[in-house]
Amino acid sequence: MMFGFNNISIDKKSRFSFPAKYRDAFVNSNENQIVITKDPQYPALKVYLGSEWDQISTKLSSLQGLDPIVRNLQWTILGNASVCDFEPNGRMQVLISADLKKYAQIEEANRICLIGMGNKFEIWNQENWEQRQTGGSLATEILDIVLPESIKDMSF
Amino acid sequence: MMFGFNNISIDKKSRFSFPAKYRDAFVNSNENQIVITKDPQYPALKVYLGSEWDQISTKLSSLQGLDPIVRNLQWTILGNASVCDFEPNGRMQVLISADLKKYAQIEEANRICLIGMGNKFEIWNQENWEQRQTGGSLATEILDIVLPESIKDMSF
DNA sequence: TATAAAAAGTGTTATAAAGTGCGTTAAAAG
DNA sequence: CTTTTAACGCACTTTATAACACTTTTTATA
Repeated sequence: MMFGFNNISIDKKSRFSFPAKYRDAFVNSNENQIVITKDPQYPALKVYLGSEWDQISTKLSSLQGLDPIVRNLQWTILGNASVCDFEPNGRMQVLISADLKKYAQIEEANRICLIGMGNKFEIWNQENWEQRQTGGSLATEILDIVLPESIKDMSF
Repeated sequence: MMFGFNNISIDKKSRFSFPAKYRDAFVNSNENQIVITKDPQYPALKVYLGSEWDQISTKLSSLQGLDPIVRNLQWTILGNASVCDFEPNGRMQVLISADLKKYAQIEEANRICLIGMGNKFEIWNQENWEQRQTGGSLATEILDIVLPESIKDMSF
């Protein structure tokens, strides 16, 4: 399990490295892929381990896509996922695409916030993260999603 | 499985190439055909691997065609399918017909959005895709489909 | 119906941009 | 002070795309 807040750098080619403290967790679970995608509710990114992603994506893509809410989630989460090869014993570097950087409002930034949430991470723009923490609301926030039965038991 | 957003070019002859990151997936599943057809709900195209298409088309064409919704789906999906030879080890190039380009509103465009949704792709006009992502509604959207039992368990 | 012209489709190459790998330096931790 | 980690810079590799040439098919016209 991986927890905690990290303020880390992104290089000119849009790569970041996971902090060394998470190495054991990655090595132990033998992960060789990392998946980054959009957070469906906030201008932030979700970072999944390959094994977690397999479960989530399989479940989500099997749902009835003719339902507009389901299809929107499929678009957001599946349609924006970026799968990266990952070496737990190497530099643990990951590339963030221009598109995802834009969504998380970290286009210009050379630093990001990487938040360990147990089985996944989130990536935030520093200012947005601080506003979240102090209770401020974000302009792009989506408040009124009505979930269909099929996804009520899923957690992303 | 193939995921993620790609903004790619179409050349003057209406061809596009799949991004190289998907090559392994195509090679591994030994695909030598790609099928492009209309999306039944939006001004977009669906792109299936040959093997996926065989399943979907077989299932869909076996359904009772007297139901108007089923018949409409058959017309849209089966009746507009374009089968292309495909070389996973080559350039992974695919031609889009003038008719399908028109449907997806990419007649004039020299760029398209190619969205990996796991076992299939979608092709969108950039503006339409952005409107979708930001929650805007498209004029051609169909909101009130009541699905017959026979297709409730299918996902296209 | 034959032929020419045009259009559509296929394939190759060159070049710029994007992505990857790795060594070095700087900073932090023990 | 030593060791580990993070950040930066540079060189190399791969990928995307535009330009071009050639082939096949379709259309128009004599």
